[in-house]
Amino acid sequence: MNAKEVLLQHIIKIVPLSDEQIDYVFSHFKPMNFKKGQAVISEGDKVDYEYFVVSGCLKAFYINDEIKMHILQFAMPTWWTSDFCALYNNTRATINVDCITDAEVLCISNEDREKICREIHEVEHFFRWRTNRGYIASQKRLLSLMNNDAKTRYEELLAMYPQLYNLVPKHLIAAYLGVTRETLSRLYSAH
Amino acid sequence: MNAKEVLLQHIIKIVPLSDEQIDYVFSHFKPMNFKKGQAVISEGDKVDYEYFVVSGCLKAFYINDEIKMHILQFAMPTWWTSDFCALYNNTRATINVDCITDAEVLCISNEDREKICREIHEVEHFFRWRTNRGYIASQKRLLSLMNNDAKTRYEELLAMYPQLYNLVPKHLIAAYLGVTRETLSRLYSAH
DNA sequence: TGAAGAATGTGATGTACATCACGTAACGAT
DNA sequence: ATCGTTACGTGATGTACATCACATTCTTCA
Repeated sequence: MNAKEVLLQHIIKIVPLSDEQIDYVFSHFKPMNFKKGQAVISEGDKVDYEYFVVSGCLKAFYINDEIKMHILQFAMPTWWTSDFCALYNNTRATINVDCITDAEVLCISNEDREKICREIHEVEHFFRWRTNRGYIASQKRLLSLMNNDAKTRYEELLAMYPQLYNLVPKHLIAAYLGVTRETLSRLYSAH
Repeated sequence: MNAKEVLLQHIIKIVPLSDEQIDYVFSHFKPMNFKKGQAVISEGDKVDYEYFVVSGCLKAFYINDEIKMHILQFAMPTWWTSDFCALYNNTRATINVDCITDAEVLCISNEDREKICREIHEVEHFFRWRTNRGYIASQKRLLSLMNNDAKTRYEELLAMYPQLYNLVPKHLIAAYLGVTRETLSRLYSAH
């Protein structure tokens, strides 16, 4: 399945679009390829785009005191990522995005997203649906972080995304869970 | 300012609406009044509505093991609250919502929201904007929870919402920050 | 292919916070 | 006014996790 098919399958599952609309929407996306380890957004950058993952795996993360990293999101195929705060408020990036594996993405600028949302009601509906899902997922993660200990969160994560176990180095999983790599290592060696 | 004015000022700051549209949109909201302590949504309920706060203060919270409470959100005037997960997925509530003070709200059903979003493109845009803001706030809180200790989070919260200090009992602030009331008490007596 | 860096494991120790226990003060209903 | 309930403070102790230190294995690439 090529990039166009992946994106549009994802969209038309939510909203019906005519063939011309499909082509028109797709014409606002720009395909990009990144190598493993390559940066997509770096702290301090101007943020103009959001990214739809076609293949590969990205991470959105925050660096505290130039030392500690916390991962906001792993972005797998059909997920969207960016520094949404900087993108929507037109401020500089405080979040970094880079590639855990080689990745193929489709990017769309803030202006173009707003343009096609304005022009096609169904597209606006799609983006509302998408943000809504992200919001609900984020609230769930907040609760999990407050309610559960690290071991429970680790098991939750692997139950939800089993692919991560082999795809992503353990210290990144630790940075997502909000513990150190040492603690994570002890968690599963304890069982 | 009456309930209608509060709601519509809030909306037209984001999207322009004609006078007829304003009346039409408002006709889908139902005014409700709650007393301090009264429940709006209880765990296990069917969730049909979301709530726009006109005056007063609500909280959305989760109860763990029938013992520990964690607060997802304080809902102040012009904020929206509900169990969005249950509302959008049409499942039973896992989250509770109740009133910290007497409160005046406007509620709208899931069907009516989707209906006016379908009928009026600007309204769909408004709800996308609103959810987007919630999503960004939620991501910020996630990062703060992972990066900062309880004292820093306490200061952040009071800097952002100084009204909370006098309005909300301290044990609820603790439940929002994700610490026990004892720890919170020690945090500010230490300074 | 071999050397450097990245990822991982594991012990010793430190610390932020939870838990338990008990006290006092403020509030709300009869 | 008073009695029960809720809010709040504070000490003693326990615990999950961080930090530091060092060893081992796995990757990458010149």
